[in-house]
Amino acid sequence: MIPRALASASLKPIILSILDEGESYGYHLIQRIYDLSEGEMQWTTGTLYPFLHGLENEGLVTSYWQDVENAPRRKYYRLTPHGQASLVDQKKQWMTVNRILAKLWGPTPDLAWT
Amino acid sequence: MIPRALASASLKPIILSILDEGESYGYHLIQRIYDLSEGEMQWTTGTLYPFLHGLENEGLVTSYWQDVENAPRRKYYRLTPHGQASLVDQKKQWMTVNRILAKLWGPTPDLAWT
DNA sequence: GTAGCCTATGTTGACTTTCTACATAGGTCC
DNA sequence: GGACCTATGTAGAAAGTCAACATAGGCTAC
Repeated sequence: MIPRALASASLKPIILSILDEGESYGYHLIQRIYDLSEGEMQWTTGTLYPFLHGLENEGLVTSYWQDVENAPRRKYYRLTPHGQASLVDQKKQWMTVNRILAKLWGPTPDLAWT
Repeated sequence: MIPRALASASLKPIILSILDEGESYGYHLIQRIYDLSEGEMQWTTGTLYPFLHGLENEGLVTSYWQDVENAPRRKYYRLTPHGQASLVDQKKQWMTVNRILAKLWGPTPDLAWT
């Protein structure tokens, strides 16, 4: 299991990246992250829902309620332009840290991601 | 500047990696991290010293006081075998998260670091 | 028809972590 | 003596995280 601090640090870029692929909702995001990480990262609703509210307050995402047949309604989130700009920042910051670790752990891998 | 959560997540692997190269002390670690990150990561004594005490309590490092000529004495830290094992774990965890991000940000860079 | 489970969103209260500010102390430069 | 660098440390406030609880619709098995 990924330790808390590392999971927390990657939560924002992961969520913004998933939403960059298309809108999604909280419960689905929890499963998607679990699947992406092959079970190594497991968020609970008590952490994820307040976090999504935070992203909305920051203006990085917007939300709307969607009724679904034969299931409880969902609150869908989508990226705002501000959120897309933030995602670009997140990637840069992540690469900066990878460069630092590469200096310590060399040989330097290709971290271009461009 | 690297955001708090990301800096926090990378602090443990960075410190363990620096100590793996040879023993060091708190004040020096702060400068070393500042230099490695080219000013993007800036820790204060109020955060780093308690963190080092935590590493010591976890048994990942040991410390000893060293008198220095014409300067205040230093508390040197060195990795324990437990700390070296933890560093290996840290690397694995970091690569796991990089793999997750690579899935979202592809094309996949070479993250072998072996 | 009810018990158990899955989907779906949300809050609360306890706990842990982090940061700003402060405190101490030796040394050098001018 | 004043300013600044080296060096370690703590206290109190602020922020983040998590387990547990709450609500609610739907399905399956008995």
